Amino acid sequence: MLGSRTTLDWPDGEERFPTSVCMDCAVRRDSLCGTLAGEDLIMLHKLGRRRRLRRGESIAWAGEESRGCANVLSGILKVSALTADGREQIVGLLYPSDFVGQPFVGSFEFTVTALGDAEICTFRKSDFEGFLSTRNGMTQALLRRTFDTLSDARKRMLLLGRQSASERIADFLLQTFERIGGYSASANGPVTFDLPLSRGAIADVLGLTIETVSRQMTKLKMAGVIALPGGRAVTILKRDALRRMADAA
Amino acid sequence: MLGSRTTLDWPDGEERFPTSVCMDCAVRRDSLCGTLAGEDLIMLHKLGRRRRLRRGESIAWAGEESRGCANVLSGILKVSALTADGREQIVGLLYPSDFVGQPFVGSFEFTVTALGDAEICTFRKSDFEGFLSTRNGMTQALLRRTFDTLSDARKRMLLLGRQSASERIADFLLQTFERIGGYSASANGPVTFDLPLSRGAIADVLGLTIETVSRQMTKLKMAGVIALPGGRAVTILKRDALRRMADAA
DNA sequence: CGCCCATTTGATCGAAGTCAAGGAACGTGG
DNA sequence: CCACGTTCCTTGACTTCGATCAAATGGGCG
Repeated sequence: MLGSRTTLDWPDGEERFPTSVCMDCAVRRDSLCGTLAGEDLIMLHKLGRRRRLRRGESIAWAGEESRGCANVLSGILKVSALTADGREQIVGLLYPSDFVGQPFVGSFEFTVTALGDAEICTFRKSDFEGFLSTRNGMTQALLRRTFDTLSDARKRMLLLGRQSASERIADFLLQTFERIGGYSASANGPVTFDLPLSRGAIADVLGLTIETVSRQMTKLKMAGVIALPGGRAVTILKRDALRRMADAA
Repeated sequence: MLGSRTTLDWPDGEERFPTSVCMDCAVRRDSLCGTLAGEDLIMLHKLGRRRRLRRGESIAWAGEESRGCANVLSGILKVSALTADGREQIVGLLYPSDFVGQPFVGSFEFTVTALGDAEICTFRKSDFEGFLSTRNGMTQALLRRTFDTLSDARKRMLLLGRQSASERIADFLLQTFERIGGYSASANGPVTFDLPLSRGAIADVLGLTIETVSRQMTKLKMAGVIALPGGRAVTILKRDALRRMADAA
């Protein structure tokens, strides 16, 4: 949904062995740092610190005045906004290799929380800004990512403002499959994968309630469009039907 | 709502007189070009072309593969997304000095349309990319703007996903006032201004119908929170009441 | 003046929310 | 290994907010 594609595999060849720099990083290929090499990579590496997050833990600097930014190494995080009385809307999901934070901007008015255990590579905002300032290529890469994130947010605004519950669910299932499920052999064959989000989190992404999400999933199951083998697993049986439901009526 | 503040006044002093470059541009101070001076400004000026848009006219390059980008000089534009069956959601509003377009990104999946007559300063995307590539400061400035736009979109996702019709209207009135009305002498005194959007456009911004927008406005009028002097004019009588309604219940 | 448009108002309907209860899955400790 | 508690998910009954359908009102302009 946000930014570029996910890869959890290790890079091949000699990069596989841990070294003092980022050569053993699982997301090096796809993360923002992927634009760097040699000396630059070593310099950025010195500015970064790995950090583990437990399920439910929020990144401390989000919302505060002193802040940082980070790359997601593993796990999935949510970016969420809250109303004064506690209603929540998830405004973005962060997968491995995604970037979090807003260099050069004073405030960040959202909360970033790990949906499961996760690992991130954090930087002090000022350090990161200094680094970007002499690397136009990396600034450009971040700009490109940010435009992608913006387009994603805008598409979801259409979803939230104008689409029905069943359209939202269909869209979510397809999007999630494309993001984590990769591409199956046959373009329309059945595919099974685990949803990385609880029903509650799905509801918070789609602007619905848990009950509505559950009912819509049951409806899709009854219609033979999906199967629910148990746990968070989903099997998409009729991908084209789902696609038709996702846009239109 | 999007990006930086609006200024329609002319710059002071010698800049007031039209010259061959951008010295007479109404939005030079606040637009992205504001980061430029001297030689750079002249170079960018050579790449740009002014263009008038009539009310309802869409920017031709939006949605197409070959594209451009632009600064808004006057008027207000909408950025909108459509479902297959024609439902519309306005995902952004562009005021004078705002920037449109996504350099370094392949596709732009939204439509940009003038809400009234408008003027923009357009660039070929490739030209603009080339120009940015050697100006890290301007790339940074664009990045900053894009983060602001993203935060705005995310706040509106909370609005669309989790807030009631009355909260949406209250929020919209305050936001619009802050954007176009400027700040009044007394922080809480009554203020009058013209809404730059029709009821229909407001509905498309807020994910509601025309009728609901109208009814909510009437309700606010009856409650003595606002007055509707006629046309598109609104008077905010109890700004704090409106603020309270905008967030919470 | 009369037409065209935007807006308001009214009556009704339906999709999703709310409230409430029951069931399945999972981890922990006895 | 099982009993227990917790958390998540499903299902049911009812309510409500906003959408829809329809009509009336008002304002600007040729």
